[in-house]
Amino acid sequence: MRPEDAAAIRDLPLFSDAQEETFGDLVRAGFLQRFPPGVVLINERDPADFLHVVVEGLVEMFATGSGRDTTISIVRPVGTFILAAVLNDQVYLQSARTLEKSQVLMIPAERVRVALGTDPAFARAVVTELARGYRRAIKEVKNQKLRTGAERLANWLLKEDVAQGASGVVNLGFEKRVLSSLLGMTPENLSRAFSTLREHGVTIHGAQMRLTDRQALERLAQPDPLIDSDE
Amino acid sequence: MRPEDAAAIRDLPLFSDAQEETFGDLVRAGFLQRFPPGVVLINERDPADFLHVVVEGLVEMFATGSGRDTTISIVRPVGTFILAAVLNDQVYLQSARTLEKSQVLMIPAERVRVALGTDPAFARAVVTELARGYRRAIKEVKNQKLRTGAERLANWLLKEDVAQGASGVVNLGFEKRVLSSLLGMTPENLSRAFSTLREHGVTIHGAQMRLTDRQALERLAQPDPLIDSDE
DNA sequence: GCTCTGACTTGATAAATGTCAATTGACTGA
DNA sequence: TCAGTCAATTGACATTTATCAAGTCAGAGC
Repeated sequence: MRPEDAAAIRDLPLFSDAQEETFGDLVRAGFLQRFPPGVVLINERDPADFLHVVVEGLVEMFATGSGRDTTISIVRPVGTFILAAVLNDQVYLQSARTLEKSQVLMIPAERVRVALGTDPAFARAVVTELARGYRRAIKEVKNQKLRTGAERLANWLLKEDVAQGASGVVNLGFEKRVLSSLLGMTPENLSRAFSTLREHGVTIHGAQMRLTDRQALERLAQPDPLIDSDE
Repeated sequence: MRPEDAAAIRDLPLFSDAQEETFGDLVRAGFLQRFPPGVVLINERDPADFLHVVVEGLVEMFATGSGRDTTISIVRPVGTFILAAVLNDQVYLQSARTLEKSQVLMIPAERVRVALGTDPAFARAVVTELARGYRRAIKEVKNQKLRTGAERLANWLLKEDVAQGASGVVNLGFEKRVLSSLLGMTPENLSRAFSTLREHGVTIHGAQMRLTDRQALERLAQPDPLIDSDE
C-alpha cells in the first residue's frame, strides 16, 4: 500500500482517532486488491467477512428484489462499506459492484470487532459513523417518500454541484442509468426528468450538466437540509 | 416509575448489559411523563435533548417536506427514539406524535453520552442498536424502491400476523390512514390496495384483517428476509 | 473508415398512484 | 333519538412513472 493511501485511510473519521497500534493492525490485516470495472465485490445475503475501504475508484451499492434492482448509494474514495453488517456479524443487505477500475482494502471483520473492544477512541468513532449512516438512510427514506422523481433529480444536482466546487457545472462521473437507479426511477424517466429540468435552469451536455438558473432550479427542488445536508 | 416498567426498560437490549449503576443513573435522570393521544413529543429540526423511551402506548415517527408528510415508523413499548441524534448531538430528523395515551421516559441526552463513555458494556449495546437501526432503515429504502404499494401492504400483513402470534388475524391497532402513510401511499390508495388483496387471501373487517389464504398472499407479496425480517 | 454495440432519447401506451368529491358508516354528544 | 364529525370507501379523472419499441449517437474494435 502506498503511504499516501494509508494516510488517506487514516484521515477517515472512522480511523483518525484510533490508536496507532489499532490502525496498524487493521491495515496490515487487510488485503488491498485492484478490480476492473463491473466486478461484484459482495453479494447481499453473503456473510459480512470484511469491512471494505474504497481507496481508489467508484463502487455502487445495490440491491435486488421482486425482479427489480436499485442503487442504494455510490461509494467514493475514501469510503467504507458495510460497517453495520460487520459489527453485528450479520449478512450484507446490499451488493457492491465497481463502476470503474478500483482499489479496495478488505479488512477482516473479526479484526474490526476486536479493535472495537480494545480501543475506546475507535469505538467512539464507530458509534459516530453508525449514527451518521443511520441518519443518511433516514434522509433517503424521506427523499423517496416525500418527493417526486424530478424533485429528487433537482436536489441531487444542487447537492452534487456543491460537492464539485459550486461552479455551476456537474460532471456525472458514471452512466446515467446508474443515476436513474440511485434516484429510484427508470432510465427513460430520468431522461424525461432531465427534459423537465431544461425549463428550470439546467442544460444537459452528455454526462455534464450546467446549472444556468440556480434559483429556478431551487424553486422546483425545494431543498431541505433535513434531507439534503451531508452527514 | 412502577418496578415492572423499570424491569421492562432494563430488559431492552440497549440497557440489559449496562452496569447497574449506569442503568440507575439513566433512569433516575429521566422524566416519566404521560401524554394523551395526538401530542407531538418532538419536532424534526429540534436539538436532540432527550433519548425517549416509550414505556406504554404508541408513538408515530413522522416527517414532512414539499408540502407532504410521511410516517417513518411506529414505536411500541418498550422502544426508544432517536438514539443516533442523541449520540451525535444533532437535530432530530423526525417528529414524534402519540397515537394513543402514552407514557414516555425522557432521558437527558448528555447522560446517555456520559454513559457511553464510562460503561463499555453499554457502549457495545449502543453499537449493536445503532447498527440494527441502520439496517432497518436500509430495509425500508429497499421496501420503498423495489416494491409497489400493494406488495408493501401484503408484506406488512404477513409480518404483522407473525408479530401478533401467527393466528391469521391482524388487528391494526391504529387508524388506516397512519398505515397508508407508513407504507408510502394515500388513504384512498390503501383502500384500493386492500381491495386488491381481497383476491389474494385477505378479508377486511374494519380495523381487523384475516389472512384466509396465506400462500396466495405470499405469491403476491414475495417476502424477502433481506427486507422483511426483524432486526 | 466502417460496422457493431450499448447508452440514451423520444414516442406511444399501460400501470400505479394521487387528487378531488361524494357517499357511507361508526362514534360521540346533546 | 338525532345531529354532527371524522375515517373510510368508492368513483372519476389527473399525474407520475413504467414498459415497450424505434431511432440516434458516441465509442470501440477491426
